[in-house]
Amino acid sequence: MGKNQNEFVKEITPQGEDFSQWYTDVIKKADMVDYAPVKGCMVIKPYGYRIWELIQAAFDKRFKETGHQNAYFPIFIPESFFCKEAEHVEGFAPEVAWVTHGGGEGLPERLAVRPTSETMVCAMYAKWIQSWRDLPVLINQWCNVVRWEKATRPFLRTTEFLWQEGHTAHATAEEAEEETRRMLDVYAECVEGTLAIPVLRGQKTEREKFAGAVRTYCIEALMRDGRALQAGTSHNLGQHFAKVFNITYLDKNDQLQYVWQTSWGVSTRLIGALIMVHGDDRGLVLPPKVAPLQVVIVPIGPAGKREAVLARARQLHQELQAICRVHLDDREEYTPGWKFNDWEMRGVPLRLEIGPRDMEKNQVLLVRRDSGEKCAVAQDDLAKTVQDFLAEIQLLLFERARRFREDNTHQVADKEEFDRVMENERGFILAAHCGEDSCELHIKEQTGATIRCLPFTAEPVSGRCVYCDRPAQQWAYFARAY
RNA sequence: CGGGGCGUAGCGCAGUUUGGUAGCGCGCCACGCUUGGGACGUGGAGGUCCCGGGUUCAAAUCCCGGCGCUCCGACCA
Repeated sequence: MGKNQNEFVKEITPQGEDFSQWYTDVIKKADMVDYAPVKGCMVIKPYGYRIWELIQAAFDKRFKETGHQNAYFPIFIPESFFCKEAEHVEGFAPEVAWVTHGGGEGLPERLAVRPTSETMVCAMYAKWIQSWRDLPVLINQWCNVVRWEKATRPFLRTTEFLWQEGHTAHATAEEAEEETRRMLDVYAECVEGTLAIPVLRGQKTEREKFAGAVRTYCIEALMRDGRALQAGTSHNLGQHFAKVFNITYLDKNDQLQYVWQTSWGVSTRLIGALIMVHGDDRGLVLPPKVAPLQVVIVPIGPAGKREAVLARARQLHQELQAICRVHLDDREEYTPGWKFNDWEMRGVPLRLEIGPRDMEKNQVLLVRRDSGEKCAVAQDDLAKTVQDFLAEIQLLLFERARRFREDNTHQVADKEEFDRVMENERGFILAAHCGEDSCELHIKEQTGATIRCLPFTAEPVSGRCVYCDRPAQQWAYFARAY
C-alpha cells in the first residue's frame, strides 16, 4: 500500500494549475495518442481510436438515416482542380502539402494532398450529374486530410487528421439550404446526445466562414477553461463550385441549370472536445456512449480466496457482456488500488469491485467515475443497476456541462463589461453587434475574442453595438477559441 | 511564422556553470511474497546523452547550424 493513503495518484497536473499541461497529461496517461516522428502528426492508439470508432458509428447512423451514402475519393488532387475556385484556393493555399515526385520522377502537374475534397468531388459530380433525375446527390466520405498547420496539438489541431466530409448537390437553392441546416441539426443531436457536449448553433460571420462557401453554420462548445471550440461546420456552397466545375443538369423544362451544393464536416477534434468538456483532475471522464469500456471489473482476491473471487468475477463479466462493453482486469501484477487509478485516468464510467466481503453478502460494489460515489448492489440487481447507472451518467454529464456553459455565458451590454469578462471569466459573451467586419477585427485585437456564431434567434436586436456604438444589427456569441 | 521553455534508459529527472568517457527514482525482466485506493524483497536487462558540423589530447558539457516537443501570440476542423 502506498504511503499517502489519503491522496490519489499525482500523475496529472491539476486543471486549475495549468490547463494545457493537464490536457497533455491526460491524453498520454489515458493512452489515447502518441507523438509520431513527423512534425504535427500523432498516432491514435487503440484506446483513442476506439472512441473515434464509437463517434463514427453514431454519426454514420444518422447520415444514413438522412439519406446519405458513403463513398471514397482520392487523396491526391491535381493543382488545376484545386485552383479553380478563387476564394477556396486563397483560403487553403497556405496549408496545402504538395506532391511533386512519384516513382522517382518529377510530376507534370503537382498534386495537392487533400486539405478537404470539394474540388475533387465537384470534378466527379460534373461527370455524374446530367439530369434533374440525378439529384439530389447525397454522399459522405470518412477519410484523412492534411493541413500544414503552424501550431499543432493532439486532436485539436494536427497536420493530418481524420474526419468525415459530406458533399451534396441539389436542384434548388432552397433544398441546399435545407440540407445545410438539416446536417447542422444532425451534428448538434449527435454531439449532445452521444458525446454529452452541449452546443450553440449559429452562423459564422464572413470572417469566419469556409473559404468558398456562401454561408457557414456551426456548432460551438465551451471547454472547461472557458475557451470555445468549433465542433462542426455545415456549409451552403451555393453555386460557386458548380459554376467553376461546370456541374450542370437539364431541368424538367429542358433548361440547363447549375446545381446547388453543400458540404459539412466533423473531425477527430471532437475527441479533444470530449476530453476538455468532461475531464477532471483525475483524468478522462467518458460519457458511456463513447466509452470503449463502460464497466471495468476489478477482482480483489487475497490469498486463499482468490480463485473463488475470480470465478465469480468471470461469471459477472459474462453476464454483463450481454448489456455493455465490459472488461475484467484480472492482471495479477497490479494491486487493486493501482487498477482503480489507472481506469479512472482512462475515464471508464463504472468500476465494479468484487472481493471476499462482497462474496459473503452476495453483492458487488459499483463506483461511478463521474461522482466517485460507491454503491453496494445485490448481484441479482446488477444488470439493471448497471444499465440505469450508465444511462444516468450519460445524462448527468450532459447536464453538468450544460450548467457549466450557462454559468459561463454572460450577456453583456457595454465595452467595459465585455473587456472585464474576457479578462477574468472568459466563457461565452452574448452581445449585440453592429455586423461590421472592422469592429469584429478590433474586438479580436483588443480582447482575443472572436465571434463564434450568430445565433438563430427570433429575438429582435435593438440598441447599440456592444463595442463600437454603431446601431446593432445582430446578436453574437463571442469567446476566445481554440 | 514570431517570442519563451525543454530535449540525457520506456517515463520523470540530476549531471552542463568550471570539458575527463553517465547516474537517480519509477517502469521493465526473473524469482519469492502479496491484493478493499498506485505493496515489498532479492537479482537483472536497458543509453547513437535529439541530429549534423566545429574546437580540443578529450565534448552530454564549449561554438555554429538543423530538427522535435511545449507554452504564449498571428493563421486554421
